[in-house]
Amino acid sequence: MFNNRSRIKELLTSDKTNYQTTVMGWVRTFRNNQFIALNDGSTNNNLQVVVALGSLDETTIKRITTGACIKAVGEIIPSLGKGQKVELIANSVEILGDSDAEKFPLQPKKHSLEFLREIAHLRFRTNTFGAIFRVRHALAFAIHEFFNKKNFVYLHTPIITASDAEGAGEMFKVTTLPLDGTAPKNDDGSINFKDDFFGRSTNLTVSGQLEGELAAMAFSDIYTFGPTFRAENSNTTRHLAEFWMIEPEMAFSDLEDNMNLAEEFIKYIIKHAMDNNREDLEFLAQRLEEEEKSKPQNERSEMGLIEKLEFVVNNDFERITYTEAIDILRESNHNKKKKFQYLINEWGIDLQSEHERYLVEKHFKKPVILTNYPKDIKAFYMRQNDDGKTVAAMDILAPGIGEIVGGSQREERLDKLTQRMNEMHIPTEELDWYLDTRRFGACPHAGFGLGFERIVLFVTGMGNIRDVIPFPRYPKSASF
RNA sequence: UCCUCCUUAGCUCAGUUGGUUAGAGCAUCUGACUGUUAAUCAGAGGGUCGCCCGUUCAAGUCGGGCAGGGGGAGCCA
Repeated sequence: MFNNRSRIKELLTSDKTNYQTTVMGWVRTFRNNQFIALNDGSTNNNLQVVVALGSLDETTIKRITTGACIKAVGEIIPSLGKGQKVELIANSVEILGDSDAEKFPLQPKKHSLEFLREIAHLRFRTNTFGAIFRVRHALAFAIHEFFNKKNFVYLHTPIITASDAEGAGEMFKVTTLPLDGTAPKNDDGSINFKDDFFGRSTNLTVSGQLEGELAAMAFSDIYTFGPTFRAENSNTTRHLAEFWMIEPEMAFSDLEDNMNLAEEFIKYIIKHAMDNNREDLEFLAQRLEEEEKSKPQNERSEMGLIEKLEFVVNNDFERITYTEAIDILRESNHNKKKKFQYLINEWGIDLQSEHERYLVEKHFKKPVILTNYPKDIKAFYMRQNDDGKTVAAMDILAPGIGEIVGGSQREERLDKLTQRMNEMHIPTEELDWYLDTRRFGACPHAGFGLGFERIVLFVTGMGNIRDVIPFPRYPKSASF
């Protein structure tokens, strides 16, 4: 057997000393021809491997460079130096993989996030990205744990979809037809997909919600957690062309049940990360604090990262209706002094991100759930309220990020749903399968979508969504 | 897609009103030192100043175009 190594995290957290062990990992720094800071990704903390002077031949010493992969066998002892509790006195060091110091781009110094994004295949080996992706893992695990405990069924909705009528965004086409202009055409010049792989036009999914609703009409409670694709030309710090989305769908639920679940869910996964990835979060908190120092005073956040997360876990989200939000915004000094770029004067307009930020960061200073939006600015499947003007929608807005959840109680009444689809020019024939849920045993139900990377952004305190997914895809960029 | 800022060594950045041979710190290499914590000390190498066109006796510096990147907006999760 090759691998009988100890994990560095276990060595560093145990009080045991004076025993032989084997470690493997990547060299972060090599100081004084004696001290190797070794990292194996199990924690951000390095194990100090001590090489006694003269104990290794000159060629091996030269090959211990930043980025090299090594195996060290030796004894764990209480450290003779300051800065770490234990260290490993190496009896032998074996180079598993060389790393040319002149070419390896990571140096024992600070790099900009922009530079690291260009070498995303190597950035896992930095403290910041090590912490981010361990936290990302913890959040993903907690999501499954949360829903499993609540007896939700994890449903895999299709990634290739035939429906393009959901209106959630621009879609990527999926085809095996030739792209050189020789693809078969209809009389009107459009592509004829009859001879395409699926015999019809297909796309990458923009949402698993409609399929999720089908399953909720059998299992009561389901959730999806998978990749989602939007071909929007969005160049922002909070949009990706490929991202992961969590979409629970619950039968026998109304808007309030929906809000309760979403709030409990967000608190649960944040708490899981705080309980299990404390060190990583503390590292990220420190990183954020240093980054904030370079900002002007008025742009700095009032709370540190850990404080902010604790605050979210321990306090109720503010719940207000769209109408109440409009009143607050209209009466705000900010609006009266015309500090908004888009001034609030009438009911019915869509809120701009400056308005959302004002509500969340200035007025309430906590996550806000906005409900009952005007029906004209929301999707066709949202349940119409009795006032005839609004729908049972809810958005959760998080400080620093904006919309993190979008959800609604679904319109379960067939006549109301088809009427709304007609008004919005959504072809009912194409979604006939969806309408069957309303024909056969319909019930009040609700659900929401949560952008996974947005919650990872929030929990890690990072500023750009491209830094919380391993290999980001966005306009003009699909490297690796 | 729109607005705005940026692009100089491997990285992070200086570079004055256009003017000789474009600098620093870190990294790398060579040597010294050896219980170091992003080790330290001495020395060396390293540049198509993003690309193209223009203005000028002269362009890293001024103007135009293109490309790439950052921030903001829209679309949204």
